[in-house]
Amino acid sequence: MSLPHAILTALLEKPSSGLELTRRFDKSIGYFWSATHQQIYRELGRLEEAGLIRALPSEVPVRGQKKEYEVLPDGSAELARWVGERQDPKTVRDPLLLRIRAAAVVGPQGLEAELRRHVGLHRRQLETYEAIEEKDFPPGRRSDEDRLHRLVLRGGIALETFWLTWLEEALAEVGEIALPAPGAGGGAA
Amino acid sequence: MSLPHAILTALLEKPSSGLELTRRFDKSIGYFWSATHQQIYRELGRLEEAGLIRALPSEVPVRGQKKEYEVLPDGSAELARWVGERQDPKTVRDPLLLRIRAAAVVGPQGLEAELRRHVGLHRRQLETYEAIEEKDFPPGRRSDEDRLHRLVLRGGIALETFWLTWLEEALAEVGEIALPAPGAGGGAA
DNA sequence: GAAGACATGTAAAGAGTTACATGATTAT
DNA sequence: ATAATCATGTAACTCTTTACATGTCTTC
Repeated sequence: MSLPHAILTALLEKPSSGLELTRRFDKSIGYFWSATHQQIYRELGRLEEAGLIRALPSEVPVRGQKKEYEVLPDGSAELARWVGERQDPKTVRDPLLLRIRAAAVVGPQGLEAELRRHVGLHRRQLETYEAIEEKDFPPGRRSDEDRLHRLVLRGGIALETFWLTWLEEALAEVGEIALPAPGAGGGAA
Repeated sequence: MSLPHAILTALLEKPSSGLELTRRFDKSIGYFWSATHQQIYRELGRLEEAGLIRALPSEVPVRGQKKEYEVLPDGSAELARWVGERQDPKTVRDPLLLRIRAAAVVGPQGLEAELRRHVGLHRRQLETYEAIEEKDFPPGRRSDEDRLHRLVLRGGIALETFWLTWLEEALAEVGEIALPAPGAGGGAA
């Protein structure tokens, strides 16, 4: 139940139309909560229905016409409530870790290349984050808002760093397993 | 599309009934791919339908009777294919990071307590992993299978460590923000 | 006026969660 | 025999993903 709150946050930061939100979810907000335009439009409808946001009146609200939304007081209140809500971390579901475990029973064919590919992806993401940190958060006095935004970004940086470190270890292990004489290290198939 | 492969892996490690699988998904396998018994039973049905697994004949297969499954050659082949498949990491969706961002616009009320609670949860999980590492992977020669299992476990350990480190940083930031004179540091509501 | 970009949607299928239903076995 | 537990399953709902549909605006 986080998508509505992601949208409320984005709209409080800046009132936007559905497509503008979609674009923002492709960057900053999307770095820790991704969403497609279909999800966003549906959720905007629900939030409006629930009285948490409203469409700015001005334009004629017909299909194909831009429709901007802003957050109503009830929306802010709901978001504030949610910030302090008790909510356990999601159970882990990581396909890559699962694939390692699968490789332990059917052999690691193809796994090494895939690990290397992931290294590249995480490296690129880390570079993106680091560029943002340098650009948006130069050293010096920071507002509370800046500090929290930076905190989130540093979470992303630490997460990517974790992956890169672990992937290096994984490549070392898988590399050694792939080495032994052909026919010895293979799987059950 | 990882649940079927998680089940294939578990069944290759040891043929099991639905409930036995459920129990195993509550521990080892569940540490990186969780699933409920409803998901498992549904998926067992699909996998059997697809000819990737089969129920061991012996028992009468009526409701309330234990039914054990084993993996067929097609199932092993599918799993081996999947191990090397090209598959991008899932886009990040983390409610806690999102809540920090929300706190930047509506204020951090209640957030500090929630962060502390998460510290406790991650600390406990880390202890669980470390106990497993000590018990199942003592120093010394290890089989390929053991090495891969340990690699997965070390991923879990590093992930929990990341969270604990980041949460500490987060508590420091949120603590400093909560300090200023009442009425000054609050949100928009 | 045709093409391409902008903007908002609908439909359907896959995946996960929560609540409930039912039969079999075991212990008291 | 009754209750508790084991074991398998159904149903309904929510969230996410993918593909498609439709209308408007701008530009050449």
